[in-house]
Formats: sequence, C-alpha cells, structure tokens
Amino acid sequence: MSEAVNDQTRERILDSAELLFARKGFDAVSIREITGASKSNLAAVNYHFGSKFNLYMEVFRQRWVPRTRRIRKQFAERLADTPEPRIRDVVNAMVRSFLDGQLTDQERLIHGQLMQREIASPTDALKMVVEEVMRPQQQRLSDLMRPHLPAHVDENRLRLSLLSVIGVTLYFTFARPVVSRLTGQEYDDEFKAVLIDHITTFAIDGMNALNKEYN
Amino acid sequence: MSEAVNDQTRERILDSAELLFARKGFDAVSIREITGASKSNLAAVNYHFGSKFNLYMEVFRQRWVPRTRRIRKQFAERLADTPEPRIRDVVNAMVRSFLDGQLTDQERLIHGQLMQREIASPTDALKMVVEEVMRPQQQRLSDLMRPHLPAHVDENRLRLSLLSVIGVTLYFTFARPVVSRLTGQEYDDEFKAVLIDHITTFAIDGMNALNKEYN
DNA sequence: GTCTATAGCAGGATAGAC
DNA sequence: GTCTATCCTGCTATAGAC
Repeated sequence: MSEAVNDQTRERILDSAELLFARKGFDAVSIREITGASKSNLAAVNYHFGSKFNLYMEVFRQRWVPRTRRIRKQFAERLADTPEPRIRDVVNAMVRSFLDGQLTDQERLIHGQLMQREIASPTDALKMVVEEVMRPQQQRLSDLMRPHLPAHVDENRLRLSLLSVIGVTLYFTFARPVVSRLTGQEYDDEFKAVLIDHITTFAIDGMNALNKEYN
Repeated sequence: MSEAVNDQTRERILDSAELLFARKGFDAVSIREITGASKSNLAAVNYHFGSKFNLYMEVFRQRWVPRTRRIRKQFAERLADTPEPRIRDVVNAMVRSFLDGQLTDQERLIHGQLMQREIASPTDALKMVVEEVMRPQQQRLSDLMRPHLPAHVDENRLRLSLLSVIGVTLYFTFARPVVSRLTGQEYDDEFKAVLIDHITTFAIDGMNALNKEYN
C-alpha cells in the first residue's frame, strides 16, 4: 500500500475543495475543477470520498471543525491574560477571535464563506457544526458571563445577547462586499483595527442592556 | 400581439425564479425547474429574458428593488407617528422594518436569502442594489440620527453603528437555521416579538456607545 | 408568442487497464 | 492507488413549426 501518496492526494483535494466550495458554492464547483486545482485525477474524488457531496462533508469534518479548535484555543489564551474576565473582556475576546488572530486572512474568509453558504442552504454539515461546535461554545460563553449578570437575566435573554454579539461581528466579516462598497474602505489592517474597536464598544454596550429590566 | 398573455407568463416566471433562486441559489436552479414551476414553456425564459443570468438580474430589478420601496414606505410611516423621532425610535423602526411589517413571512425570507447569496457570490446585482438602495437609505438614516448625536461623532463612526444595527438584525433573519437550532425556538409570532424587543434594546444601547469618546 | 425538438456541451460517476 | 475512456444524465440555448 502506498498510503503516504494516497494521503497526500486526499489532503490536496480537501484543500482545493474547501477553497473552491467557499468561493463559489457547492453547485458552482465541478469535480473537474477540484481535481484540476489539486493536480489529481478526475477519478480521485470518487475514489477517496465516494461522492462529491461526501467530499463536501469531509471538508467540514476535517478542515472547518478543526479550525474552530484553533480559534477557541486562542480565545482561551486571550482570556487567560485576565484572571477575572469581566463581560467587556469576554466580548473583546469574542470579537477578536473572528476578526483578528492567528488565522490568515484567507483562512478566515474561507471559514466564514463556508458557514454563510451552509446557512443559506443547510445540509447535514450545519447540523453537525451546530451540535459539535456552536452549542458547546455558547454554553462556555454563557458560563463565563453569568456571574457578572443580575439574577433576573434568564438563560434565553443571555443567549440572544450572545447571538447578537456574534451576529454583528459576523456581519462585518461576511458582508464585506457591502461594507466595503458602502464605506469605501478596503479591509486592510487599519480598517480592521477600527472595526474591532467599534464592534467591541457597540457590543459591550449592547450586552449591558441586560442590566436593565425590560420595560 | 397578445401582450397581456405575454406579460402574465413573464410575471409568473419572475415569481417562480425569485422563489427558487432564493431557496437554492443561481447554480442549483435550472431553467427547466423555473419553467416547470411557473407552468410555462422551457423556451420562455430565453424568449422573455434572453438568458438565465439576465432573468436573475430582472428578479432584482423588478422584484427585489421594488420591495425595498414598500419596506421604506412603512419605515417612514412608522416614524411619522413620532413627530420628533429620537434615536430609539429610529432604531425601533429599523428593526421592525426587517422583522415585522406588511411583507409576508415568506416574502421577507426570500428577500433576505437573495441578498445573502448575492453577498456570498457578488454579481452586478449587488453593485446595483448597493448604489440604488443601500447608499441612499444609509444617508437617510444618518440624517435622521445626526441631530441627536454629539459633534465629536464623525460620519464614519455613525455609519459603522448603523451597519451594526442592520447587521445584528439581519443575522437573526438569515441565520434562522442556526438560531432555531441553538435556541430550540421556531420563528413564530411570539418568538419574533421577543426578538424585536431584544434587538431593539441591544441596538439602542449599542448606538448610545457613540455618546462616549473612544478611550 | 408559444411550442417541440434538438444541438452542443458539461456534469457526476464508474469500468477496467495498469 | 492512479489513470483513461466513457456512460449517461441534465443543462442552456436556439432553430423552426405553428
């Protein structure tokens, strides 16, 4: 068995597939395009993954999910610097983990685009990702913030607030074409720094709304 | 000439095309599917619109853009009830115009999905929509809020805040599959009312962050 | 304007040689 | 495991009858 070679082909296919699925969406990408980009044979996708759709699922299982582990690790390290994290520290770490971090800019883009497309046309990949990644992370965030919130804030309201922070952050990531056109700003380092400042401030004050009772 | 019949076919095709493009995306929809759903002939799309892509553009020109006029009209009517709208009134009207209004639930869904897909894979439709709809609306909102803000708030910060309000609102609209799974809530009237309350509160406090200087 | 028929091509999947 | 060749399906677009 030449497993090493096999694995290399498999990995190259996964890399090309992730990039192309992210850029163009599942239906707009052909197996020919993927095998062309990964310099592998047309038959390799079906040999290694069984079908085009199963390759798509493997992209999530072997690329998307592992990447969230790196993101989460960095999130945890940022919080570790502040022994008693307050809400503003958690929010800041959340925002930065999406907009700034060890991921390359292209990786972040791919990551977000894949998720955005999954949301627009959900498949089994979304189900898997929500249960294995998002729900546990939501619980972690909730546990971090809970001690700083008044007792009258129930779990549902807290969840909605967390989702809102994520929502506004994601909007600035994936709606890049709209934001760039409207503001006339490229997403360079300077603009990203402004964005992080802005979103953190906006979101912290939004979270603080939890401290008031609904009227 | 049987223009009336022609127009009916044209309109039926536009309706089916919009629904299908929204649900599945441009590439995942075939002309056969569209003409099947609109009970028209396979050749009708190319006869009336010239090409599949031009039909897609017409969906934006003749369905998407006109719908924003209805949304904007209702937004204006809501504000007309309060002669001197403060920021909280404007924000509330913004949030409601996306989540609640004269549009049917399905119309709102279609509208958002089309935009979401356009953002993920921008075409000329996005360019058109940004210039003809979003930029003017951004300017209107900015003008409404400007009188209530301290002088030190520059136009760029205000724009980012407006985008944030829109961002969090849109997130709860288009990320419905994720939100529903995570919260276990269907998007029924009760949950929508909770969402409107929540988002409005969150966004008002986020906007109020403008009243502080950056630190 | 509407229809049928079909050209012309690209797609996913697979059989079978090596 | 890798490759070529190919099957078969489904697609867009169009020609031409009515």
